[in-house]
Amino acid sequence: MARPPAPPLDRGLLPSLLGYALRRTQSAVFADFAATFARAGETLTPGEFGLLVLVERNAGMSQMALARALGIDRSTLVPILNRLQARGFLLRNASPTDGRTHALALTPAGEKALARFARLVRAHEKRIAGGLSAAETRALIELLDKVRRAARPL
Amino acid sequence: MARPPAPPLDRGLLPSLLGYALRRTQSAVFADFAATFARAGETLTPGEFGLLVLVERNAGMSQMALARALGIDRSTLVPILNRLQARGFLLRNASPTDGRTHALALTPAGEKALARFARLVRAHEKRIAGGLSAAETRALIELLDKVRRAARPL
DNA sequence: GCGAATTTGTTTGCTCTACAAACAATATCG
DNA sequence: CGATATTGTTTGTAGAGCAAACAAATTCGC
Repeated sequence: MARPPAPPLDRGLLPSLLGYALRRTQSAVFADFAATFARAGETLTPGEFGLLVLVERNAGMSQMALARALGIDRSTLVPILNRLQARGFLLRNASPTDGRTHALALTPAGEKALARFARLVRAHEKRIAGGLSAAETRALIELLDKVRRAARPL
Repeated sequence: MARPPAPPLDRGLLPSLLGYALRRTQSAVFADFAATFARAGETLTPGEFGLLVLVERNAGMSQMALARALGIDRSTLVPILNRLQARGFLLRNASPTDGRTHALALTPAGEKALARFARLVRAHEKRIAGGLSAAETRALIELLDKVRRAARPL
């Protein structure tokens, strides 16, 4: 034999841990997301998709509000916005009411791209939730939200 | 009012997306994991914990086998092992049968630390799964595994 | 058995996420 | 108006992750 047939791996207590299942599933889902977009010749991360949706649905919001909505630091947001702006998807408009903030908005190209992206995301979602009924999927999302609310920092 | 009472955020289709719920939950669970360890004066990531468990339960395994088990590239593993080795938790022993590979093993200090870590992980798990019954938790893990198997890269 | 192909661990280079601290510009509070 | 807050940015640090190249060791093919 070329390789000894791979000794069965002992994962100890890991398979009983919710956090472990979450981490592995998240990793696989991320890979599927990336593969879905790559096959369509597009480039986008799940985080960027979420950001674009938030800006589209809440046009004029500030970077601070967006950072809070995304749960990341405002300094982390800067290079991400730079990239999306460089791709022509969004603009940092001057706010008419507050000279410190930027009023974020999608460009027409950004809107068009987002529509394309949303179609890919739906296909991706359909695949990863493939084995589950619609009711099961909703139940899973509900359980995940319950876990998220229970896991508060502190 | 100091701040206009925070306009209700429109998340569009995001709340119906499994991937979105997964990402947010994973992020909150990670934060809870870090906070649990920080409060106990320990420093460890979920990935490092998983690595230590795998090495403990499969003493002598190679870096390639470990990287495959973790689903990461072997070059990604190197700095992680370096750090854990520098902390005195594990050793890269010479393999008696294959001069290319390292036989990974925990040190006695590593075993002791892992026992401590496992207690913290159980407390963390208890909190994040707090709102769920034992049966619900098992069901959730099962659903997550189903999603993970459905999300294959390509 | 010996040369060719493969495997393993490492290094280097690159990208991305993420936070903290400091800073200038602007708003707001007293 | 002066002191304090907030916002966006820059810089520094740390970590995860992949790809490509490389030396050492093993295995394959003949």
